[in-house]
Amino acid sequence: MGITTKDLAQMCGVSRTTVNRALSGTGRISPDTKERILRVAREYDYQPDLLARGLVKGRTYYIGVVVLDVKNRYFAQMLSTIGAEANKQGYSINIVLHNNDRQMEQNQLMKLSAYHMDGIILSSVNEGEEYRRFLSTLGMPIVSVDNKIADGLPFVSIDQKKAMKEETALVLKKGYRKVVFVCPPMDAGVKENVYVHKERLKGFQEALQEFPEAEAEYLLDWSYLERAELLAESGEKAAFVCTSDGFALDIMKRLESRGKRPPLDYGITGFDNIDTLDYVKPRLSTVSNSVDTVAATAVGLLMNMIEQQADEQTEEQHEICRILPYEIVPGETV
Amino acid sequence: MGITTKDLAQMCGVSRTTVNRALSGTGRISPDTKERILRVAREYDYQPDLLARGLVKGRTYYIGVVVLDVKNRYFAQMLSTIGAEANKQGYSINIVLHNNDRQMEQNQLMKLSAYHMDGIILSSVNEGEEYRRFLSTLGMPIVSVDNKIADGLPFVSIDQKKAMKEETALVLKKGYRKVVFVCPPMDAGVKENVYVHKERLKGFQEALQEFPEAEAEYLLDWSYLERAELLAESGEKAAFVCTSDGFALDIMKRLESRGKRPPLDYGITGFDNIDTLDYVKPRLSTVSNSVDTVAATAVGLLMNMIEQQADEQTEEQHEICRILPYEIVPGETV
DNA sequence: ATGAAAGCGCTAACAG
DNA sequence: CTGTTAGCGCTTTCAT
Repeated sequence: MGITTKDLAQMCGVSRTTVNRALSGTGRISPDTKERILRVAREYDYQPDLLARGLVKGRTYYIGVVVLDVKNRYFAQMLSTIGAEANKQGYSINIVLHNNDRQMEQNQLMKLSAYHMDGIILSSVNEGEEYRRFLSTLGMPIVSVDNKIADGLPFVSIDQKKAMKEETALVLKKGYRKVVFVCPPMDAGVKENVYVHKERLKGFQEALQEFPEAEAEYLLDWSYLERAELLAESGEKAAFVCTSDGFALDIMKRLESRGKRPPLDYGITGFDNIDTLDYVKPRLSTVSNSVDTVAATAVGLLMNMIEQQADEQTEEQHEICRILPYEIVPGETV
Repeated sequence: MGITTKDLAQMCGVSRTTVNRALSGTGRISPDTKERILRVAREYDYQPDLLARGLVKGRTYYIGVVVLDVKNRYFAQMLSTIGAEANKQGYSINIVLHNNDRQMEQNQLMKLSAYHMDGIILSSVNEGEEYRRFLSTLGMPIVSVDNKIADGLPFVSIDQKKAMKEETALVLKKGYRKVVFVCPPMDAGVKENVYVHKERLKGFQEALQEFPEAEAEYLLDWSYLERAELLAESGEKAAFVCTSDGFALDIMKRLESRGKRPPLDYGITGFDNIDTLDYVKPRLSTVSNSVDTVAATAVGLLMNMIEQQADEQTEEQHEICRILPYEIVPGETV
């Protein structure tokens, strides 16, 4: 659309190389011509064509971010931080949503690769060795978050298992005899990567082992609301341990309509500590996923990988797996 | 990273042109060679370089979306719909956040332009004729949403003024003598585009004129929480008419801690109908911004503009301004 | 039916 | 200090 270096060269009566030197500030060039070129460039509002530059330099200073969905509070928060961190380092981000569609995720990644993104931050629905190979064919640095894809792939997350274990133990210590693990996404375990959920399940079960007198129940599909209602009305006071704040909120809402409120009639805990909780009474007991830290760490890690790949000199792989601390967030629902 | 058409040409013992014909399916080519080339391409997993293609074709099949912030429920919803609609039409979206920073918005737009986005959907913090000229220098179709920038620029939104007028009238009909207009962003009116807020203010005032006995008050800066508290404790029962659900929720939370609840102690209404409201009691009375419709309409409009620009034949500008219907969402807080 | 050649706009190696 | 040349990977006339 705009003016090109060729035009500038013509206008200033110099070669394109000289124009380039003036604009980039590299190489020897006389102050006069430089000054003159820059003035003309400014006057005609020259803007470099980033596609062309990307093509020749092999770098776009863009990082692609592939996540489930932007309506999800958790991802929204993450994207916000990733964007801010990336900007600080002179990168822009290209956000892409896969909506839990495995094929869509692959397509989007291929497209990002074809657009020469310098790196990728990925919360994947895919997993396994084969997928890892696919990712490596893309030829760009990739950091995965939350959902582990395969060993050896850079990965950032909190310690999901430990977090859930601690949270569950907290519930059990309160004296609940019956604990219900709520995790509808597990339903799709065959079709999707449910690594985080499986980890949380493990944590739940580990905690349970230390309380042999407790009885566990599992709601692992999307009928969880109906089943939670039945459980709540069965008389026995139960605690719902949910793998996401959203599920907890939905259960609370449902049971509220039946006149039941925590912690009197039942106990309930969430996961993630999304900011919606600020407005809901009673305050949901949950655990913070430290999303900002995860996001910032992922960006930092990715930047290292990008720089390293650019330098190409050092072959040493830094630590590629970062497990970050979580935080128990006490509430009033248990 | 991967294989190029040059490589393919060499492998198949043909020219790059022929390879191109096979891959693009255009032009005459013998079925045999075509078949052969495609097989090799698949075998080596050829992926076209989209930067290069974009450079030569002048089209990237990307649209840029520039909004305030992805943490905002309203924008999250909008982005989700825009992404889905764009995908349907074979486009990807590139989401960029400006965080209410006018300069940032300009920079991001220039960058998007330099990357040859085919079009832009923009919720701007800038406004005025000068900015419109800036936008036109970018040389790509732009549709603005929510915040009107200047006359003549394609624009999609609900009728903010009418919506607020109707909502306010509803409140006044309930018998409130004192109504408080809450709109902290107005504070930045000099620095930011607050078109939507101004429209809503107008609607509020128009409604007020029909109820001469009512008294109005205005909270137009970020001290609104403290001042709302003072008002609530002044004895007189007031109704807070907020320009965003978030402000309403924050006021409710604040006053709740003072033992005051709507609609008994005060009235309150929001705007946007964000999904957080599903979890908050009592149900906030609000008005739906029809975000999905706005988003879909904006994408449709932009697509038309892109096609039109590509064809270049037709000079007729279609209707460029679309004002969509809103919806009053009754609640329990007024 | 196929190929040669030019060009998108930018950068970089090598001369002078 | 400046210019020439070649090339990134793809598309697109224009010949053959």
